[in-house]
Amino acid sequence: MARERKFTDEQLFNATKKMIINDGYEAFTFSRLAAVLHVSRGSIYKYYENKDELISEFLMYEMNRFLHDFQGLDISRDFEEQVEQLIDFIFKHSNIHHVMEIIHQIPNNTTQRAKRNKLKLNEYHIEMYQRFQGFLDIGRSQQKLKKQLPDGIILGMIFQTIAIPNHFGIAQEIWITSIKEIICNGMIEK
Amino acid sequence: MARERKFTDEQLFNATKKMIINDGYEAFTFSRLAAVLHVSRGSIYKYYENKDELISEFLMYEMNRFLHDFQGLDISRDFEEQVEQLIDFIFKHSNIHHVMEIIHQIPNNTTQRAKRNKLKLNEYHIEMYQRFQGFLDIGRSQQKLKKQLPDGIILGMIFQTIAIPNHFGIAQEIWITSIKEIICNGMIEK
DNA sequence: GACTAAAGTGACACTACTGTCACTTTAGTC
DNA sequence: GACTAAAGTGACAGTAGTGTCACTTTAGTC
Repeated sequence: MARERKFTDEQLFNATKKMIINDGYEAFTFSRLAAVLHVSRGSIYKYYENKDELISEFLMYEMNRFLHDFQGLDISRDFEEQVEQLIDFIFKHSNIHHVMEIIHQIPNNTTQRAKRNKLKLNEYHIEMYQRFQGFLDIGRSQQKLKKQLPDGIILGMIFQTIAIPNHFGIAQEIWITSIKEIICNGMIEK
Repeated sequence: MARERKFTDEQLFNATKKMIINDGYEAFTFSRLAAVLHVSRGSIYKYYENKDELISEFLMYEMNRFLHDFQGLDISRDFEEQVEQLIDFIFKHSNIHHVMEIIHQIPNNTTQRAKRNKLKLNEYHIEMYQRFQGFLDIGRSQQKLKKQLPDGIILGMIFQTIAIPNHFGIAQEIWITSIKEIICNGMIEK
């Protein structure tokens, strides 16, 4: 009953992701996006009232994918194995960290839809932390984690590792193994 | 022989810093800066041809201060004490990390002066890494560091810790102590 | 008190983006 | 093949920034 679309949501979100990761939030414009998708600017406005709204929808899309993958993680094993698994998982989704920081760049004086998405994204963010929390609880119950270390720091530390810039081009495998080693047992020789 | 200036370099750099840290590189404009300094836009153009040039000068200023403070560090002691000292130092200068990332946002199609500053800043960045390297060398020579861990990862890890977001408002002292503990000895109970 | 030179101003032309809307195109319906 | 409704277009007005420059202001010099 209607004309065929020239671009899918997925194409739009992929183009958005590339643009934001390469050049940052501010460098993302409807003009540039339209050019990449080979359509006119006006057609994008058919679906999103403005940039904030589009980006908030993009973030929802990314977060949903992340949480869905997270469901698939096996959490029935030994704690050390789980740490392994968790860090591997985070590295596989290394961009999520970068992507989620964009939430804060969406201004508050924007459309209802964007505001609603912002709230929803904050809920998701908390949900994500709660899942990680569950993981920590297992470690605590197995007496595997140092008691004096607050959960927030352990979680923050694990999460932050994915953002360490690899200035010296160290091989992926050594990189991940080394980070696991430091987080679990530290850098000091015993 | 000339009229009195309405703003010092220091005032200008402080205003620049605030603006960039609060709202990011793109949100920084000559218009807003001029408003903060209570001068006209034109007067800033007397000193800087454009935004890239101004920001590159600002980064030089920050980096110089950082390296100067770094000189003051005592590197004659025991390795564990030095790690302590180093992490405290990094936390004291926690903004330098955020500030230095801005280098990459300065485009290449800009003025000679800005390009020269960009090169100089990259040299400084390497210099900074070399100083940290010296610190690692001591640890290596005292056999205190695990042999299999590449220097780049240890340095990256230490540096990255300052960017961990403190979502749960953990007290500064506990925060720093915990991070030292994880980096040195890990989170797993022995 | 005239002169100088740096400091500062504000109007001008230019650019790149935003959001809108009357219009055109097109796949499917009757 | 006329009709419909969603998809897409491109011209328009508006906004917020950039870089320039002839001009004004002012502290110090002679």
